[in-house]
Amino acid sequence: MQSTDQLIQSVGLRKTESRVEILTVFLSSSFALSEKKIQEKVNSTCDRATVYRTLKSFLKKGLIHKVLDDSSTVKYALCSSCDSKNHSHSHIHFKCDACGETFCVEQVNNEKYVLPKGFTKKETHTLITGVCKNCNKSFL
Amino acid sequence: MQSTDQLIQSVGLRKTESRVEILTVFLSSSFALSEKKIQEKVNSTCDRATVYRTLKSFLKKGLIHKVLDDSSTVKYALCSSCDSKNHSHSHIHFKCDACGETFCVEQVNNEKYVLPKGFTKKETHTLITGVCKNCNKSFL
DNA sequence: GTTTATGCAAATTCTTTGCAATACT
DNA sequence: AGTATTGCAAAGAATTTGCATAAAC
Repeated sequence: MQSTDQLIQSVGLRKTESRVEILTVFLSSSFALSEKKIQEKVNSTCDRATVYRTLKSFLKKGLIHKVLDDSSTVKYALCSSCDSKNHSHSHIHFKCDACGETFCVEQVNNEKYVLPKGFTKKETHTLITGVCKNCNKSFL
Repeated sequence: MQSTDQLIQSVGLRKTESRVEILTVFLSSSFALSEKKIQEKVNSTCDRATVYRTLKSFLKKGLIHKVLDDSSTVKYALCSSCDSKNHSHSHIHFKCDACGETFCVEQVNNEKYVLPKGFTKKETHTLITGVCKNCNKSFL
């Protein structure tokens, strides 16, 4: 098992307090996070700008990926299923309409979308909305 | 064929200049639009707030749907394939990394994603990124 | 004549950027 | 030492809201 420190340095980034903290937050979260949520969960205070810049570095290094959202806020999640060598370019997420959280869903079937001629595909993002397990319980 | 006026009134909205104009913009656009793009395409000037409010009304009435985006801007597109009675809750869009436009893709295969137990599904949004036909031409 | 929609201005939220100070290797 | 990263403050987008006026039915 890799420590956060090792993980950060393994992708060629300098190990700084903010990066370690933010990565820790991701590691301990089961759902996608916005900058705001990260800010709330980080122990020490770190600047908004730093969070945004850290997210960009992590993104570029493939530690995290963007999670599509139907609001105007971008969310991010750890690239847990894909390592640095084998980066998955298909992500499925589930957003709960009740609690608002977005979960990464284990990739079930690698979908084959047929695109019109001339179009070339790079990544596929899928967002399924509905009600999550936990919130469904409330309706019983 | 329905006119914009009829379409607006058929969903129970008052026919106003802004609404007619904005709906016309949607009808003549082959890709998803942000508020900014709508503003640019509308003939008469109408206020930003009005555009946002109109988008919300159209959304609620099922005339348009949200299009997921990996930026922090929300886009919208006409619900062309679904009528008011039979509203499709699965949308597939293609976003071109080169020109930045987002196209609605004809739904090919309705994917069956297997969700974990306890989760209930409502809508499925898919965004495929890549390069569109037109931009691919530039590389020849 | 009511009710609903608009415009304007202001406020919020989200995100980015320049620059000097600081931390990392 | 040299380079990358941070904090701060300010700017820039995107989106929302209150309220008086105007338009729709």
